[in-house]
Amino acid sequence: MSGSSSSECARIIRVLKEHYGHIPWWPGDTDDVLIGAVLTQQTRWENVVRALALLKKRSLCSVAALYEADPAEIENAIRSTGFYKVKTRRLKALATFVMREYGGPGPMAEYPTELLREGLLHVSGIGEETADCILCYGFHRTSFVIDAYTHHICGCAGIPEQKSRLKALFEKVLLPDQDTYRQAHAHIVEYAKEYCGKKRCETCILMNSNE
DNA sequence: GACCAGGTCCTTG
DNA sequence: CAAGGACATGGT
Repeated sequence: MSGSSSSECARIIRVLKEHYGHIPWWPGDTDDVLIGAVLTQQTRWENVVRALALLKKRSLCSVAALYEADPAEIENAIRSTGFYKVKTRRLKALATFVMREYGGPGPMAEYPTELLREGLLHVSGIGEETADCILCYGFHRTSFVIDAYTHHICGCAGIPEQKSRLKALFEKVLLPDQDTYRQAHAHIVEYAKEYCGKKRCETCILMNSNE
């Protein structure tokens, strides 16, 4: 049953991959991901989709457009994601960073992962998870995303580590392959949504009943 | 009506 | 440094 923490991480990834196979996760171009990563903070994805559609309809769904846009316009378009004032401020901060520092998402893609990560973390409203989502899904880097679900599931699986430590653990056992990283996180979220309620969590049982 | 969602920041102890 | 509150709309 209990192996090292890293082998447990590897096991979780393997079991979930076998169970779910390949699933579509976070489609869209770099601009979509940069914006969606902020909008999805503490928010259901379905509500983010609505906001993205509205932004698109109003030609605001790009970093360059948000950089220029009137905050009130942004607020109005993203209301469905909740926290709309805070998120508007965060989108503005992110857009400002990307445009002033790199001249846009395109040029930004030429820079190394660590440099980008450090820069993103200095933007107000961009924390570890959002930064890693942007790097993994927006810039196709092998930067693993640790969210509340991952943290929770690892706890159930007997790996009661801090999020920052979990990131290192997973990155140690994952194949250094873009698609592996995207899928691994996707599988964990799908699994958690299916089996972990806040009050009722079946994860512990499933995680420990082998296979 | 209560409770929660693919977090992050700010304030307290 | 850990814990608690604020931010807000939409679905169960």
